[in-house]
Amino acid sequence: MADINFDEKLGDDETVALIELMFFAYRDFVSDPDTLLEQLGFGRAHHRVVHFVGRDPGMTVAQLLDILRITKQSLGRVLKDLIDKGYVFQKEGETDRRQRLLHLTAAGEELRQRLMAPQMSRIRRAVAETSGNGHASMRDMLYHLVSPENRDGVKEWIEGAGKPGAEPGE
Amino acid sequence: MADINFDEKLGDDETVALIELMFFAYRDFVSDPDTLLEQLGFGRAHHRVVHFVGRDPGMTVAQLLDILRITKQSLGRVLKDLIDKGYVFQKEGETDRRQRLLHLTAAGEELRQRLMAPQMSRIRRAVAETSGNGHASMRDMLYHLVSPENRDGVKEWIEGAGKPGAEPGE
DNA sequence: AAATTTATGTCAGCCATATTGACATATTAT
DNA sequence: ATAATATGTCAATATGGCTGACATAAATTT
Repeated sequence: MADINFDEKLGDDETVALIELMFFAYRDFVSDPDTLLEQLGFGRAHHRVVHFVGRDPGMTVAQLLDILRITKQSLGRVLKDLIDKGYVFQKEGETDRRQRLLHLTAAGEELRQRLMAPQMSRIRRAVAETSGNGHASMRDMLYHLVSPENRDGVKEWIEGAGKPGAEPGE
Repeated sequence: MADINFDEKLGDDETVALIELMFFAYRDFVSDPDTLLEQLGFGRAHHRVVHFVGRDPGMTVAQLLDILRITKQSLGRVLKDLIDKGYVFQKEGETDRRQRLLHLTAAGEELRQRLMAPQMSRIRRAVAETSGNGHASMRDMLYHLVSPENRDGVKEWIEGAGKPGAEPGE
């Protein structure tokens, strides 16, 4: 057989379509938790903190900053809100007492689940509605959209959150 | 054969992994054009306007608002910047003279291409690095992540930008 | 022990981008 | 004529980024 479609470059139109689908999909994807957040007086930044802290309890502030790629001043405000309202608490590191290890309270974990639920439904629905090996290639593709220098960190995080040393990015 | 994996729900861990990959992939995906935008004193909002206007020249302000899902006040500022700096111009509608149909200048089209180039490379690289029918299932999956009520609009846009009547959303 | 680096927090100010509400204008449709 | 539509604009406000500077406590290095 001839090498049709082997190593062939994706056409311009198809590539542009994927760029735009990333925009539309993400636009709707992040819209899910917004109603709930608004009721609580929180924004998307709060959501991210609650999510990632809940996924890897005991993470350090520095690890969270590396995931979110924001400055500590920006994080500081959001973190303060969440601590004041009783969703997050900090615990002095055992081996390194400079660290303020981050944890969710029970209310924080509940909030995390409530925020995550509609996104999980959306993902499951998309996988169910996509013919073929939707799940596996989705995972592969998204992973390869991550910048090469960040992939090791992302992989570790995805596979190993909850274990020590997990943090995406270099 | 037994119905293994048929209609089986995606596991929690895999679903959460996909949620997080959406975050990481999008984080890096949108980081591409930022350097260039910064040099020009523009932000991501300017990027979106340049992109969508370039894809469907002659679109109305209302159509653009529907795509971006922002208020006209927010759009107004960004649009004014782009018009003042010579990247976008408006043309009175022929059939409806209330409309200010949006177009890119030559400089605007060049900027659009420069902003798009790194994202196209990233998509192509991801497709090439993903085994299997990466492109098709990526497209399917992203499409199905879009909210059902927005899919018709998105589909029309993706397939028909440049033709009249294309606008994603309800 | 002293000096340096690290982890974190905080103050002050700035910028981009979103919001709502109100109002104005020109044009089209009823 | 009146009403509805497409667009623009003014003012005020909020979120969530940013930089720079400085402070503290703890760990590490010299």
